Amino acid sequence: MKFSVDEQLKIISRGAVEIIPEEELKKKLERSVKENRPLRVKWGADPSAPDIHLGHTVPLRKLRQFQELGHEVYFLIGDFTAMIGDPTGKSETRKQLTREEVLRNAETYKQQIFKILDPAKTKIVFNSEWCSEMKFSDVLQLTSQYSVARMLERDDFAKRYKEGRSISIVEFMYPLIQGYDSVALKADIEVGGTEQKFNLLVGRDLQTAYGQEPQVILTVPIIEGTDGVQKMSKSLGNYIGVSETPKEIFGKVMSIPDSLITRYFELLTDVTLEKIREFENRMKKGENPRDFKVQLGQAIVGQLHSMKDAGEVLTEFERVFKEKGLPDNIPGYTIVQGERSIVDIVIAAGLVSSKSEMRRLIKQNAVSIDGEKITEEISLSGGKERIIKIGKRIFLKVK
RNA sequence: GGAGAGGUUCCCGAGUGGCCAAAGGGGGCAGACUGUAAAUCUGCUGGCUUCGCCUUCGAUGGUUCAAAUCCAUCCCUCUCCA
Repeated sequence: MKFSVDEQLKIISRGAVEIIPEEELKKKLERSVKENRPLRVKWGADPSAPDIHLGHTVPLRKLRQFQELGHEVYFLIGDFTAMIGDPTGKSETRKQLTREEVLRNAETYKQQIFKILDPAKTKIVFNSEWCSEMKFSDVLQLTSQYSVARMLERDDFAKRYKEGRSISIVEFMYPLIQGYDSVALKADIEVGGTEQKFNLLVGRDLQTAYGQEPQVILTVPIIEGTDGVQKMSKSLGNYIGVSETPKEIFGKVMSIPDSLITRYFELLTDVTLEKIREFENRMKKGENPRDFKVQLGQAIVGQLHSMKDAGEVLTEFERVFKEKGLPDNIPGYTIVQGERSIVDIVIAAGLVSSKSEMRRLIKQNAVSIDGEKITEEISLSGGKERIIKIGKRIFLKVK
């Protein structure tokens, strides 16, 4: 092991909300250093939504740090649970996945998580491996380890119970399954978002019940989405996906509210805490937050793509938004013959969803041709190259 | 098993026979401003051959000159009692 226990603790603690209990982590690290044995760090993923966004990268980055410190990551895909499905929740009706879907989603996961994780130090495991082997008697034994009263300690259960809303029995099973996964993996540490705290703690209890040393749990914050208020999630549409293009990622970072800048720095980049404090002070003293947001965007794009991409996308961003210039790759459209209404052209190029929408945009002064605003629907003929600009971001080259 | 409540446009949520393409909020988009695709303010937000027409209010069928609104059947969600 190249790192001392204290160094490791410092790195592990950054951005963590809670480490329970801290002394046990220290003990585990000490033993790990002494015996030169890596710790087994677990993280559970739900295979029904394999689109990873920056919110997920907060725990993933934590895992990455563990890897850099020499530890092993067990990336657990909860396929068993997903194949059963979940009847709860009003909109979701979390749909059951078939074996094929699960495998396909797992592939998608791999492509995405290895933008953050080190493949050489990551073991991907499926909980169906042990869950589907369990007999009913094993399941009963598992359920006997926990009481209803203790289950009702969980925040959302308590709340729903009090409000008289329904709680299905399977829901009680999920924390138990998740906890049992830790038993099966002999996990030393489990990382999760703060909303996972209860489930993570169940893992500790179950490990003890099954005669193992309990895992240490480490919770990380749930990050706010680009709106700056609600948690980042795909369904709320305020997310930045790890597979998005450098341009999209950078643009979305630039659109976060100023108040989120330091938080993103802390949770999503390797910039040191001292440096972040310094940025904070400089902004307080009146330096333009925009400039720090640019740095943030650069760091994030660099991480998910490359520094080269980050540089290119910045150049283009400055050109398009600061100097009101043109981006690099403007889609083109060629008028085959005669005249065509600008509305039809834009629809044919697939840039606006409906003609009504386009007419509305024209009415709102959002459309210009070669820099000249247009006020009514006009027709263009081919031959000459022109640039149509709609709003701030949509461009079309027409010939 | 019994008794109720409800399913509305991207989301939440008003609307109980014509004035409803459907209040209000959220989100989204646009404009102004700016320090940026922050913040703030204003406007728009079903589609089309756009002074008019077409499709939409869980599904299907019916009553009516006229239905999101009334009736019937069905599907789904939720609550209470046991």
